[in-house]
Amino acid sequence: MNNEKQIVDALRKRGNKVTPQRLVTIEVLMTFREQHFSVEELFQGVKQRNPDVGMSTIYRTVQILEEMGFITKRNFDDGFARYELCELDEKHWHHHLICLKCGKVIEMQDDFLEVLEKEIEEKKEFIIINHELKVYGYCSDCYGITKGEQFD
Amino acid sequence: MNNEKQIVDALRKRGNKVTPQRLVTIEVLMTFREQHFSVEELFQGVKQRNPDVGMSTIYRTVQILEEMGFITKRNFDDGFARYELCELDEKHWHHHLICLKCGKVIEMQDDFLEVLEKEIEEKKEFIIINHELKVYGYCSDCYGITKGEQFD
DNA sequence: ATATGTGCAAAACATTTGCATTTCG
DNA sequence: CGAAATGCAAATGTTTTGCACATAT
Repeated sequence: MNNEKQIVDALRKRGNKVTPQRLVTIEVLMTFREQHFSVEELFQGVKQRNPDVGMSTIYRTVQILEEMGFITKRNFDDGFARYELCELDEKHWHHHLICLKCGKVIEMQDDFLEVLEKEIEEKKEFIIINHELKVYGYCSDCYGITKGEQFD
Repeated sequence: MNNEKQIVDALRKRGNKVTPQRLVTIEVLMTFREQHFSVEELFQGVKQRNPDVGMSTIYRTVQILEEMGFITKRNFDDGFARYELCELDEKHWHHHLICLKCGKVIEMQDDFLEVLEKEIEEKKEFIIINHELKVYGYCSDCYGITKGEQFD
């Protein structure tokens, strides 16, 4: 997991400026550790600490941070883009179990896909940089509730 | 793979009406067999055969067809929702290799994930209905082009 | 000094909705 | 007939952009 200083240094190295607005944005970002946050949510957090920051500044900063690889865009079909902090030191990513009933997103660490990756690289002549697995179904809470029902 | 008649019958059974607009929409849909189409693209195809159909009608029909399970929404981060025809008779879905350079989407059939699914159902107490795997990297064309370069 | 970033309001964009009218069953 | 569907235009909601001004390096 990256810390604030790493991001700030990387910004400077890239020729980007480190403004107060960006500092606060990064600060708030760090408090989102395990969460999937939307730009709106980030904006609200930033506004609490500095009410004069504009929405578009947040959008622009998020775009840069994504280009730099510090955050990754995710899509959970809830109307807006969500992001999460990347863990650059880990080779493999976690995956998501998404409940079709309540929408809960459960994270899951896994390295099973390494075998599959090798196969793909050989068979398909494709160089793999990253992968993303979403598993849709029913979480234990919702399974309990719907026990006995038909799932469609 | 479903045919037009199956869809039409299912619509009637559900209490939906089979209008000329919907018939054309389904017709065009069938020509999209292997493609990932956007609502806009579907709309253009429909308009060619019946210029008086409105965009919102297409949106509404797509929504119904998705609820019915004939098409599935996909997100390739290109600005709009994409859909593809479901193959209801196949238990497992195909996955997507997405080229980070040219954006090409390569399909891949696979059943490796069955082992992983079992593990998830046990460990996480999660009932799996479906899963979706996206693999990001560089396709053979783009790998050729960028050979020797740094991938960032 | 100058490239870069900012805030604001306006634009762009896909998607949804309200409503009067039409059509399928 | 009556429920459902249609087309249009307007509304929605997120994200982007143009621009004049401000600021980091």
